[in-house]
Formats: sequence, C-alpha cells, structure tokens
Amino acid sequence: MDWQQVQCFLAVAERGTLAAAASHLGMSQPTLGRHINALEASLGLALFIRSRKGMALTEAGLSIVDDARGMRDEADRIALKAAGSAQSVSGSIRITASDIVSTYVLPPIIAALGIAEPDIEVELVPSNTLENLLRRDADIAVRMVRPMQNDVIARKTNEMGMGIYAHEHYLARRGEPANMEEFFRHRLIGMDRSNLIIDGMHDFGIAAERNMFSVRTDDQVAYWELIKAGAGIGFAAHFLANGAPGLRRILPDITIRALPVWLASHRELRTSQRIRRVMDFLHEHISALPLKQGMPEHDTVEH
Amino acid sequence: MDWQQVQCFLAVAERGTLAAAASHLGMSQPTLGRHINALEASLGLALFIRSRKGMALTEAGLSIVDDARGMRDEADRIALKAAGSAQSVSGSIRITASDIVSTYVLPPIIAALGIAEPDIEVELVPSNTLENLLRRDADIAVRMVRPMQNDVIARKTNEMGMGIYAHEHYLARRGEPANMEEFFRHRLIGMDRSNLIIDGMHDFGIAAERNMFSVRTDDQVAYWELIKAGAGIGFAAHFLANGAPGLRRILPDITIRALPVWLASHRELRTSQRIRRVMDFLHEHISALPLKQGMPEHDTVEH
DNA sequence: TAATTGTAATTCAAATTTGAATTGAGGGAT
DNA sequence: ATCCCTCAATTCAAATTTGAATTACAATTA
Repeated sequence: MDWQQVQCFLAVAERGTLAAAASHLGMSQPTLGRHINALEASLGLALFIRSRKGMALTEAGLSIVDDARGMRDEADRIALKAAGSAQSVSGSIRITASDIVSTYVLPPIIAALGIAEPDIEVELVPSNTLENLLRRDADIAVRMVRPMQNDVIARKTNEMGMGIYAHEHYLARRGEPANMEEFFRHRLIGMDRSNLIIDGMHDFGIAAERNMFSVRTDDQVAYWELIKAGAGIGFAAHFLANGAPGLRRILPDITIRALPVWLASHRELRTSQRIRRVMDFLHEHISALPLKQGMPEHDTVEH
Repeated sequence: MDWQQVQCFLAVAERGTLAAAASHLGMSQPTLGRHINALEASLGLALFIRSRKGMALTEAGLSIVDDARGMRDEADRIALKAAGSAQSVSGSIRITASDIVSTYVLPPIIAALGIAEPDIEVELVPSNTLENLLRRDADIAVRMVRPMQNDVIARKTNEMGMGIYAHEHYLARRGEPANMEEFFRHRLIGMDRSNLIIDGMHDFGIAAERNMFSVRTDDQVAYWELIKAGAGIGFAAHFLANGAPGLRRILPDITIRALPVWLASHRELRTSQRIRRVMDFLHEHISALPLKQGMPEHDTVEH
C-alpha cells in the first residue's frame, strides 16, 4: 500500500470531489482519480461511489477514514517538528489574521519586517475562521480571542478599543442619537450570519436581534467601508476611525469591551529561529500600536 | 509533504541501508535514494548521514522516526480493515425481489443460505418497484426485467415459464374454454393499475382492456391466491401451479412469453466478498430451479 | 599492498506518470 | 422542455520517474 494514495484518499473523502481535492493537493483531477483507483485496487475494495455529484464514501471507505486522519495527525507532527528544527533564518512564513487586522494593521508591520529581515518571505492569510495551528494552516496566528488549543503558545500583545461610529454625512441627514433609545431607531450596520456583534451586545445586557440591523454583511472590511460611506451607524475599532476623515464617535459614554490581540504559534515552532524572530517582531510592533484609545494617527510603525 | 516519502524514510531508518530498504519496498536503490533526498529537501533538514556503511539517522531524523512509526501503525490498521472487510463474508445484506419471488421462490433458498453461511444476515425487501441499486436501497435485486441502469452489473439466471391456469372448482362450475373466444367470456383475473398483463397480451396481438377482467388486484400474491381459490382464470408461473393441488392449465397450446429472472448488483459492490458470495449462491440455486416448464415438484433446493 | 566487499551516487534509455483538453452524463435552473 | 453547470472519465503527447548498469569510494580481508 502506497501511503501517498492514502493521502489522496483522505483529501477526496474530505472534499467530496476529485477536482477540489486535486487542486488542494496540487495535482490534476485525472492523476488523483488514478491514485484513488490504484488504492482501491490494492486494497481490493471500493472506497467511493462515483456519481455525477462527486465521490461519496462507501461503507468500507467510511470505516478507514478515521485511520487516515490519524495518519495525517502524525504527518502534521512531523511537518511541525521539521519546521521547528529548521534553523535557517531565511525562508517563508505563513501568518493568519482576521480580515481587519490583515488589511489595516499588518501591512505596514510586514513592510517593516521586509526591511529588517529581507530573507524572510511572508505569506499573509486573511481568515476569520480559527485556523488550525496543529495542522500548520499557518505558522503564526493573530487572533482576537485567547487561543485555547493544546500545544499552542500564545501571548497577549495589545487590546483593540472599540466604539460606535458614523460618518458626518450620515449624521447630517439623520441626526445624532443622544441615547440608546434613539440609537436603535437609526440605520444600524450589523453582521449577517456571524453572531459577533449580536453576542457582544448580549454581553452588555442588550437583547439584540438580527433584524434590528438595516444593513448587514459578514465581510469585516466591507463592514468598515459601509460605515465610512455613511450607510449607517456601526461598531469599529478606534484606530480605524481615527485615521478616517469625517468619522464621528457616537455615544462615547457607552464603553464597549476591548478586543484582545493575541499572537499564537505552535510549541514545536518555538525552536525555529525564523519563527521566533517574526513572533518577536510582530509582538514588538503590534504592542507599540496605540490601539486602545482614539488618537489622531495610528500608523506609528517606524522604518 | 509526500507521505510516500515518509514511508521510504521509515524503511531506510529501520533497515540502515538504501539497498535493503529498497528491496523491502520493492523499488530500486537509486529511486529510494532520490525519495529520501526529496523528503529532506521538502522538510528543509538532513535526516540521514550518508556513509559507506549505510544511512545513519541524524538527530532530526531520530526525532521524527517515532511519528513515522505512528503513521505506519495507522496504515497497518487500514490494511487490516481492508483485508477484513474484503474477505469477511459476515454482515448483513439486503435483497429485493418482486412479491411473487419473495414469497414463493426465495424463502427456501434463503433458508439454505442461512445454513451454508450462518454469519450472513439477510434482509428481504419485497417490492414491485424497481429499487434503486445506485442509492443502496438494496445490495442485490432479483428482477423480471433486464436492468438497464448504468453501473449495475446483472446476470440472467433463469426463465420463468408462464401459463393460463384455473382451479378445478371454478372449471367445474363454468366449464373449460376450448379457444380464445370462449376464454374471453370467462371470469378473468387481471391487474388494476399495473399494465403487466395487458401489455403482455398486447405483445401477443390481443387488444386487451382493463374492463375485460372481472376480478382485479395489483397484489401479485393476492392474484395468485384468487386463482387458487377458484375466483377465475388467470396467468401464473408454471412452478406455482405445479405445486398447487387442483390447478388446471388452460389452453396449453397458447404460449406465453417466459419472464427472465435477472440478478443485479451495483458495480461498486463487486469487490465485497459477502455480496459476491450471496450473488453466486442465489445464481446457483435459482438457475437450478425448474422454472421453465411445468413439473410435479419445484422445491429442488438441496441442503 | 592488493583484492574484495558493501555502500551511495551517477548515467541514460525506457517505462511510467502526468495533465491539458476533451468527452460524456446527470442534476438543477430557467 | 431546454440549457447550463459541474462532475468523473478518457485521450494522448509530453514530462517525469524509474532502474539496470556503472561508477566511486572506503573499509575489510588476504
């Protein structure tokens, strides 16, 4: 039995179609299909039922998919150890962060990193899902919640103060709410499927519901652009609002819980010179940012 | 990372030389050497120290050899399960067949199967609709028409000869028809919504219509019981009539097209030892049945 | 010292694998 | 009812991989 074929099997089992699994593995659909055929031949049983809707696991396939996942866990551990013991400072590194952080916080810092460490290539992966550091989806994650995974080391690096904001254009048309009651009669910008804002308001004892929000998007960057465009009132980080002309803070007496900024990496990667260097660099620069309170300028990264 | 290369790594780590590991893996020494090189390149570290005495693990190699063994354990488990589910004939199996076949043909055969293969549980699904083998409604279907679905393998197993029959009690009351004209003046038993009989007569150039039949039912078993009870004249398989006392064949010169008996299964299930075993068993026993012509006894299943 | 043995690396023609393009077929939308 | 989209399968030329033979090298043996 060829282990590569098991790797192929798992990819197809988890993605459901040959084409999707092939592009994930970086091979072509015919090749992957042949590997699956070869595995079935060598095991002497059918693992998938081929249909026009994709590849569905048979009973036999279902019974071995967990073992294949076990193999992947071990393989991931090997990859992790290898990355950890690679002592070279040069090479590439994958950083994942939320859309907002990827778009508005990290670019100047990564630019500075490129000057300080020209040999390190950086891959930035904007993602709002919590990437699995155990699986090495990324080497370093910047997160707004405390990472709880085992074998993950994390350090809190800063806090991002939040406030309620709207653009002057909007306020000129609709007036500015003076209290919470008026606030709820405005056009509020919310999230669609994500419960981030609704849950945050619940924590505050406010029974928020999805239909309170007149404008909804799950894309955090689009959310911020909606506020800037005067589409309504929304929640935003102070540092964003400070750098945007025409933005006005609403109900400044309402304090909103600040979001923590955590840096996380896998324990095995501590020993990597390169990852340690980037971790330290990110920590140094993110902690120096004035994220907590409103200030006239937020781009304080020195070159 | 290519899992096949990990497989190679483990073989070399445990055998100490490329040549020994290569012959164990069934590949050549140069190929194996190249795989090891590729793995080292992709991990970015040296796993072996090459010497004239063989391949000695480096510290990095040593640190991942246990994880590679873990992968092998999982791989072995997969191979074991595969061998088990391919060889094992135990488990349950779903057989679908028409009412008549389920009621009067299969029971003795399934009883014999239970003796020959005590570990196979059989689920019998009487159904006159053509079950969808692709959807795994059943593992094996016994059908009276040639299965045309794609991905279905089928073999013709026997032919079921048909005739026109009535019970002596009925004939004593109404007399026996001597030709087709008289036949149509009798109480005929037909089907209600199903066109099985009407279409069959059309094939013979007889313009049959639903209201020619004085007694109608779509239940094939009830149909047969109606004939046995002397409710009228109807069509029945020879083998049924042969085993029923008091039944008399009508117009024996009229030949009615025999119904083929097909065994069908999904192509993906070819590889299942259990299903193959049951397929073969059914084929063997159904083909041995004297279904084509009338004979005094039809229960010829040997135990 | 010279021959022998066992090792990994190299060479190069042959076999195999690969993938872009195409085909074919089913399901869903219009 | 029709078209369209998305699958897997097929085709075939091109790229890659493979392995028999050979080389190179060091340790061991005669």
